[in-house]
Amino acid sequence: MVQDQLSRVFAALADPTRRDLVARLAQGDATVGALAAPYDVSVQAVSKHIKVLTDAGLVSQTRDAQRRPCHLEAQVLDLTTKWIERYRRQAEERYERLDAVLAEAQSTSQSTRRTRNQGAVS
Amino acid sequence: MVQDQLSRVFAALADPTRRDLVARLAQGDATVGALAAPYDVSVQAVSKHIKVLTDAGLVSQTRDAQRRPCHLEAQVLDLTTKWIERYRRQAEERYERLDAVLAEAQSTSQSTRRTRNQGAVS
DNA sequence: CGCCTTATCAACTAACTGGTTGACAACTGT
DNA sequence: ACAGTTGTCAACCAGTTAGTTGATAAGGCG
Repeated sequence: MVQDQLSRVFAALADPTRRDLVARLAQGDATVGALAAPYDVSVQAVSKHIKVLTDAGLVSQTRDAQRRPCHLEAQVLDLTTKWIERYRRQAEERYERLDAVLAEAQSTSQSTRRTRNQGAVS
Repeated sequence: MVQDQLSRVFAALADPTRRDLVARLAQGDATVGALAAPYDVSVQAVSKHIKVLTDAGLVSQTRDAQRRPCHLEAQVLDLTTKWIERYRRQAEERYERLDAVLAEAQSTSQSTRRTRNQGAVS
């Protein structure tokens, strides 16, 4: 898996089971066994999911006797929101500019010229 | 592909090429050919990526002669941020509560016995 | 009309994923 | 020291994915 962290985080969250694990870890740390209990899959399968999450940096594991309590590294979630917000905002701004241009074009073609950059239409 | 939209969106964004396509579409609509040009892969490969993005609802395509201009549906990005924010906030609140509890425990008694944590803490 | 451009479809391949089972490592507790 | 608990590793399998090439559809243009 030679991939950037952002890709690993998105990929990790693309699986419903793993999203569910994240949701449960948001409520508190838990051991692998406890996390696996509600699912109809082997503990090994859940262990693999946890590995994907840890490789993405979303989860860390400590040690408590035989147990490996899992802990959600919530700040890593921000990597994705930061990326997304950047482009969502960019697209939004572009729409506003486009709307302004359209409004401008309409006002000039229909009547006397108006000043630039009238407010954006919603 | 029998999967919920949230999974499809996360999976779509898990690929660096597709994230790059999204980034470029955030700056304006573009045809498949124009999108493919900068990459060292076939147009077909990019067309497939676009299909993944459209299946996730992130991109829509119209028709202009032979061309299929792609348009970013930026609001779909919010699906992911909404999901993430929910759990990031939940985890954050839990930390605040935990901090409060710890502060309380420290101020009242120094010899608090720690019980084993088998399942999820609530 | 034929030809070129643009994009998708179809079939194939190599790599990856998510699951399984079995072995075993790490540690507890009597 | 030994049995039991907890979790990971290894090997395997079936399904998916990201790429390829070749064929074809859809439409403008000389």
